[in-house]
Amino acid sequence: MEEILRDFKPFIKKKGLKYTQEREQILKEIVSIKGHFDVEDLYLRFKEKNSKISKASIYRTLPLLVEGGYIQEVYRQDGHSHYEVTLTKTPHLHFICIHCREVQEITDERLNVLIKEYEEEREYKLLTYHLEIFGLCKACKGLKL
Amino acid sequence: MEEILRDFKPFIKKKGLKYTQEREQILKEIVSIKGHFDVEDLYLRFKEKNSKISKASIYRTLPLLVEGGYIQEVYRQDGHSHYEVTLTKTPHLHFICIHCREVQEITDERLNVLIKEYEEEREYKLLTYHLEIFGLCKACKGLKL
DNA sequence: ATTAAAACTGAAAATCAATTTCAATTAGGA
DNA sequence: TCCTAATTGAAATTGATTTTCAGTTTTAAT
Repeated sequence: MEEILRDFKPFIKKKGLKYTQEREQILKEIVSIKGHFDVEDLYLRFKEKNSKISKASIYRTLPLLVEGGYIQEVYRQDGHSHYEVTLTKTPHLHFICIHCREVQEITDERLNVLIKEYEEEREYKLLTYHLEIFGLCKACKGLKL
Repeated sequence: MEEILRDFKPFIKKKGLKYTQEREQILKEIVSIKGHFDVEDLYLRFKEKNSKISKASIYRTLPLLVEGGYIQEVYRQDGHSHYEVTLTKTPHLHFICIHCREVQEITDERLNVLIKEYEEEREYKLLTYHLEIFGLCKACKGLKL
């Protein structure tokens, strides 16, 4: 946590932006979340603690955090984006059941190796990536849709 | 093309839906598109040939085609989804430059192998998947953002 | 071939995530 | 401290997608 905030201020300054309380609060709150979250989740958390951070600020800050590599947009469900903290360098794959909407995470270092390879081959600057697998989970597979 | 349509009717019927002209036309048109498309692209194609298929029908049909494995939602850009025909079993990875918005395709059989492995391990029924890699392309990497 | 019920369609209205506007506030260098 | 540009919250706007609904079409059963 401390290390993340220590890194965040220079990141913001280097971009010529201002280090505001709102930006810091948003990052702090996000780091304290285990698992996935969306804009509504974040907004409600602030509301509960009587912090009046607006959705506009959240929407404005999330892309910054993605760009800085602090969070990733991991999948899109019910018409909006879901994020998670980039804790490890291990990539997350998300298997999404189109019937029961369950989201399962799969982690596999081999994918990470592939992505790194693509990055070097094509001389990209990788910011983030996500792999979504859609289908029917074990439980829903037998049902007729 | 013929084979796809031959397969589509039973697919629709098995779901207890009706095989309508609109659904057939939409699938036919999509199969004739090389590369990516979005709802607007499709709509304009119908408009040009004086077919009065509505956007509502397109929006209603695309999820069916995804479910049937005929098309895939491959990435999301400018706030809306982009699709492509599932021609081969070779997965498409999309590298999206967040600066110039260029989309490059990478194909790699090794990823396909990984996905199949996950499917068998967890007893999923795979419908579709997509891997999006966000970052800066070779050309934009040097620019200060 | 008729018929009837249910599904489907186009057009318009509604929804809803995300972005933009704008006046007031705040950060941070001089 | 002062000044200016960046940022904020709230509200308005945008734009993709979904829903509504009255009229139309499909399809199974007569």
